[in-house]
Amino acid sequence: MTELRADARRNLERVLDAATEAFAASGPDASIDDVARLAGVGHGTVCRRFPTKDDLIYAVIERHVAQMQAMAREALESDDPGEAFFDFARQVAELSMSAPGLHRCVVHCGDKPGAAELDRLVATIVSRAQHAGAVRADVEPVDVQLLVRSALTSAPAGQWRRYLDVVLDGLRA
Amino acid sequence: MTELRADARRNLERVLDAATEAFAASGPDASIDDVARLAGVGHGTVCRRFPTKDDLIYAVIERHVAQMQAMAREALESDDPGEAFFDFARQVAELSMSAPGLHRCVVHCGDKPGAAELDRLVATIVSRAQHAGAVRADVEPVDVQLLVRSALTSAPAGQWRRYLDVVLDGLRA
DNA sequence: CCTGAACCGGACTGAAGAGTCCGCTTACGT
DNA sequence: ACGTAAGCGGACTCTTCAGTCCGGTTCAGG
Repeated sequence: MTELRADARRNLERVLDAATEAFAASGPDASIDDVARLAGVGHGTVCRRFPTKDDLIYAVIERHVAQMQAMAREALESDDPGEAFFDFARQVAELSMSAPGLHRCVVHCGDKPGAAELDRLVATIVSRAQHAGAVRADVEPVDVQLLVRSALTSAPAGQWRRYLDVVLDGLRA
Repeated sequence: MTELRADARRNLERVLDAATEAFAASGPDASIDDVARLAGVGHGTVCRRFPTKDDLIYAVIERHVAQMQAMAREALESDDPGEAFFDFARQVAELSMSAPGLHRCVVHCGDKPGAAELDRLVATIVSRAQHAGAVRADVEPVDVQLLVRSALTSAPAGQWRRYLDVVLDGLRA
């Protein structure tokens, strides 16, 4: 069962590519039929491989989330917690906004497996920065995530860097 | 035609009340059937009076928008543009968040008649505050609106004041 | 090759929601 | 009090989309 037939694997990849394209373009609102059409396969083929639409979305953003985790781990190794936090925030933003549709998918999958781990890492980064006096103490780590995320989500195309600057400045101690 | 029959007027009011309740509870996603059920009238009655769901939503938030316009006009009369802006932001936030569902409706109706006028007023308030050196100059008035709005929208229940503080601090010059 | 298991596509189901229509009811002017 | 126009409600249509199912097809091992 772990081994897929050659044609199945081919289709699976086409579906994943198509899903990435579709979700990047339309966010989590892209329909399964859109994905199937883009992939050139039947709607049923998509649903068989990914019993739920969220499964498909999660498969698409898995790589994104993994990259963010890597960034977070790197940030935790810095010896300047303040700088590490702000750099990390900008890195993650850059990654997220390289595909805003996918960013919306990440938001949509708030509490999937990898996301929880990522949340834990981010919380540590924020706590360290707060402890070092670089980030104001009257916010929780989760607030930082939500604030940054909301700035990115609400910014008009191409303007997100300025929005991020405002929020990050507001977060400084 | 301008005069409604007594029962029609009664129903119209019940529909508006019900719609306010429903949209306040569920944001713009509340269905027309929800509203009709709450009002104790048929689905058709709602649709006849408000040919489009957006018409209904707009009727519900009209009062809200008017109140915000009043606040904006008051802010424009202050002789301290900086303080006027920050006070105005907090007032509007307080009003918006007294019914978060309605706030989401306001966002949903981005470009309805009254909203444009409100945007104009807000833009003036922000410009004045920037000119007075109270608000950073590297943002546009519309950015301020979006940033504040996004902070309010993304905050978990009851936490929005802290989120607003962060964004407003980030907006200071 | 040839066969059966894996796989495919698309027809189908079911839910949900917006907006329409028409036969019945009710208000209200005369 | 009565006739009629305004109004009512809910059944109906139309659309969209997620998820299921099965008859036909294709792969891959023997």
